[in-house]
Amino acid sequence: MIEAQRLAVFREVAHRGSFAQAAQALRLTPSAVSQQMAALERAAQAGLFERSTRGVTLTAAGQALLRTADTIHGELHRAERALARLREQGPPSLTVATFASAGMLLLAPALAALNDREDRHVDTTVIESEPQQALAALDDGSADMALVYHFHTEQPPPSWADIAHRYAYHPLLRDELRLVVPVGHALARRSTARLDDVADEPWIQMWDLPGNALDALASAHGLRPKVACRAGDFPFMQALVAAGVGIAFIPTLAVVDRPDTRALVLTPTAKRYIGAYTAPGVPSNHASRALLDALKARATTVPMS
Amino acid sequence: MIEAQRLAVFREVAHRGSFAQAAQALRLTPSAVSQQMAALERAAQAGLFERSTRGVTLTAAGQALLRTADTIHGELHRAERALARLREQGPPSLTVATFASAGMLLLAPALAALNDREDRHVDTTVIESEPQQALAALDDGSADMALVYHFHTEQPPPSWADIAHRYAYHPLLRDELRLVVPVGHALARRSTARLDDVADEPWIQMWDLPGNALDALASAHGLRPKVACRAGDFPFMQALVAAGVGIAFIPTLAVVDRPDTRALVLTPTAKRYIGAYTAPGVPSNHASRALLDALKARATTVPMS
DNA sequence: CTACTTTACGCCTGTCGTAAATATC
DNA sequence: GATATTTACGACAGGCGTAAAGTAG
Repeated sequence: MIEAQRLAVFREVAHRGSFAQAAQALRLTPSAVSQQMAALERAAQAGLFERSTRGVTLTAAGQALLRTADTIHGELHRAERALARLREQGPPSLTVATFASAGMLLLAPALAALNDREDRHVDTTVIESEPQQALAALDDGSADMALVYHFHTEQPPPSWADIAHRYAYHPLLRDELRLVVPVGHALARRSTARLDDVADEPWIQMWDLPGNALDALASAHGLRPKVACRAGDFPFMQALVAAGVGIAFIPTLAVVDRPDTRALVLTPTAKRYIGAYTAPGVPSNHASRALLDALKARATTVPMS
Repeated sequence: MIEAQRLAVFREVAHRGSFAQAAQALRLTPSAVSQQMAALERAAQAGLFERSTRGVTLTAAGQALLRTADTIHGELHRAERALARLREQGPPSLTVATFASAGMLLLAPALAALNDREDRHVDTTVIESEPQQALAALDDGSADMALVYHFHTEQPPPSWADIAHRYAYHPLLRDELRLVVPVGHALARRSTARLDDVADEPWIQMWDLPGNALDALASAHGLRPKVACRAGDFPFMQALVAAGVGIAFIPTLAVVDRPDTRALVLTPTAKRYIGAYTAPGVPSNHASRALLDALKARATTVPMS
């Protein structure tokens, strides 16, 4: 009964929060959007919006339908990209969104192993992005696979539930957080440290850490750390540490070997979990399965220095 | 560019293998279907069919698009069901497809534990079905979760790749195959047995065992067993064993305690893996996550007699 | 008054069916 | 010749825009 065509309009309305803005984005008149949504509500036999003169908000039924609309939008987008690539007569092709350290340590070697065998060659486009953006790319249909990390538990954090539950998750690897300090630091000659040891020092944190893991970790210990600054990637954070701006917590796999910093084991250990989300989409049959196998194989042999 | 509406027609064509039959199923004329598919091929900028006078077959591009069409169809169907249930103002509701023994030993206790707490009450519809049909129900949008089993490896068998790769998989439990013989059997007083011991006896097998696990197991040992008959569920198989029709291999959790049969441990052991597939759909946010947690909790305490 | 949604109505695009043509087994 | 797909063409439904009305801040 529900026509998929209308869901594209519905999705635009839901994301913009107003019929008028959605109409403008879709190059339609507000009238057309209103009629479409009225028809959709009839088909769904449920009210989808709370109307007001300052736009609309979704009802519970509307929020439920939005997830469906998002999924369908992503699938269509992915299908179009897949058809475009297939038209070029090239080898099977994938787009993978990954954060930097997994790209270097997992994805690149996995691709190398995969492409050694001519029959399993996979033409891969890589988008470097942090987990939040990687999942958004997956959701939007711009990527077929997303390599992500998260803290605390093997299962992805609740804040991802809406998006993450729509895709298959494959655990790959886990590493630990290290406390990185400059060589001149009081702790630099020790090999382990506790959170309390640096409670009063300025911390260098990451933008958009999934679930604000470090904040949660700190408050669980009753700490209110001073945040010296926030950076976008781990190597930059480590450079800031070397410059004496503050201390930082960096996952083992992202720590680079620099003479001007030391990486200390944290007790109790805080683990980081790395995994892959795969989209249900078009190229999954061969290429994404092959790549996933290669990633798993690589994950078992990655050096945990 | 690709209009989702046409994919419903495309899907019907792909499954029926002919424009004419699809037209009949959709209550359209072959002409309309032909025009729709011509428009779809223009939008996709790719040939989707190999035409012949005995129907059509899909090209590579067509097969790719079919997966997208199936996913979208399932999502729409699931959304409609979810909206219908939400309209009744009832508690969150799920439909779960399960095979019989998991229904009794896992699902029922998990639901009982879940519904004890009033705030986590979940209204559940159960469809009893073997793994193949359970996945089909998931794919079709008729179910939100599927409890399935498979053999050999923790990962689902390759024959499920097309369907299973589109959903998140959650391992739950594993048990072992037992060799079930009648009390009068030569082996009845032993506690363990090997495949070779029953190489020459008639076997009672299951319809649609995932991946024909037993056939693979037998041929790996160089055996060509005689299949006495095939049954649809394990209790019936065991009854046939008691009646002297043949011997059977039945998973521990499905073996019932009867005085006229004996269950022998198999060496080397053949394991059965039980897990759940969850759909990305509408009600996943709360209900399916809660049920999954309850299933996992139950799986750790299930008796492995 | 402003910004948004809704309704009424006419136009127009797009889709369907009928009918005839074409092609293959 | 039977069955299936394709094309041409006319009819109809549905969606869009214009315009005007209604409404809340």
